[in-house]
Amino acid sequence: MPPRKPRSDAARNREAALTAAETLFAREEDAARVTMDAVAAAAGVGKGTLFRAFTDRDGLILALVDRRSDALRARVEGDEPPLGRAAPPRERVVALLDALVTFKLDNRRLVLALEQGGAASPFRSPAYGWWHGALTDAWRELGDPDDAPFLAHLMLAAVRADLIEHLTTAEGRPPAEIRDRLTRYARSLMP
Amino acid sequence: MPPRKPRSDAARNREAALTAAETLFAREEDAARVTMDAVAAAAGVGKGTLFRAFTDRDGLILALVDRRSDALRARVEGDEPPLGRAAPPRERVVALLDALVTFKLDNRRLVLALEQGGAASPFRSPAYGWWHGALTDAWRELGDPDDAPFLAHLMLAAVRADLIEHLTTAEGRPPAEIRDRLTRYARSLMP
DNA sequence: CTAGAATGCGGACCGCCGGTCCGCTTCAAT
DNA sequence: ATTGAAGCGGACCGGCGGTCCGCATTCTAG
Repeated sequence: MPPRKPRSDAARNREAALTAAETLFAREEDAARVTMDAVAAAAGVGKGTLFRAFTDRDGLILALVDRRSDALRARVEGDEPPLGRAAPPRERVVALLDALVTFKLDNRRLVLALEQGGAASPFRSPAYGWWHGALTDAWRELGDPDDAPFLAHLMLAAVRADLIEHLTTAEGRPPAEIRDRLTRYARSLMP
Repeated sequence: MPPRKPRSDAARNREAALTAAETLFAREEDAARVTMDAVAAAAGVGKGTLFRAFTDRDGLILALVDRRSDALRARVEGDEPPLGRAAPPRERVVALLDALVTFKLDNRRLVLALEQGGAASPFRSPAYGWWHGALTDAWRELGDPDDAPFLAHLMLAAVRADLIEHLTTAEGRPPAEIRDRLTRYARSLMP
């Protein structure tokens, strides 16, 4: 009983919804104001269809973010330096953090919508666990292995979407500065 | 035109609401499930009264947190070491971070409710600005003054309520361990 | 003490939103 | 062409934050 392939209209509608949602989230400053009704309308699709395809609001947002981060995830899971497992750990930690913050800078609105999404805390999400794992691995080769998971949490806390948003928008810091300071921050934590 | 003093019944109701809300937030795991109707009912007060006294949901939660943090704020604004301005900066940074995390550990549910509160990002709140200022001052005496505000943001990110909640509840780390690791973290960032 | 005005009270009510339901349509395997 | 399953869509539901306004309570001036 492998899941049978989706019907053609279902696939088409799913795509339409994703595209519409992408535009709406990009346009609207406050993610909470992008309603499911609005997405359905913009996609030219019924509301029921939307929920059938993505289960709930969080599911939709997650699908959007997933699509954007596929390429990045592949690079981290591969071997190639500087992000892959073959990279020397000092460089890898810095590269991971930089890739993460760059991704969030490029997808501010979307990630923001995800992180302040509904009930489930971001920490239980597969994405968080996955990043946490990658960072922990890298840190473990650098210092006290007991400390690695904790440090990984701290790195992820440093690039929380709403913090990044605040630094760029409210404080007007240019992305380059943020990336630079974070890099030096990571280095200063290394033994 | 100084604001005239509040009527006696108003004061009484305000107090009743705060007490009721405190209990409800303490009891309920998920802050979002504490409704304004529930608070009003538990306080034996009309809904309109609640909103008159606190403006909106965020206002109520903020009032709760404020009341709890008064004592702490006084210690930070005073001169006495280790939290006051007279303390040597190395110790002050550590003390501030430790006081903050201790406060959040002691008031998990409440602070959690506050930080994931409505629209306004936590960063614009007076409380965040105030802590950020105190930490920035301390850091400025330690290293590159240009870097101090950024470091202050990082410290605050490290003690975000939902992260603390995750570390204690999901990962089961004892408070003492968290405080200890954070202290060493702060020290390792100092020049 | 009284009387009038100011302030506050409370719960019915509103608008909005996420999510469900179900009769009807479309697809695709035969 | 047939047919049953998969999908569609929009009316509908429940619950929430927030408002409104006729009535009650408190304060103050005389």
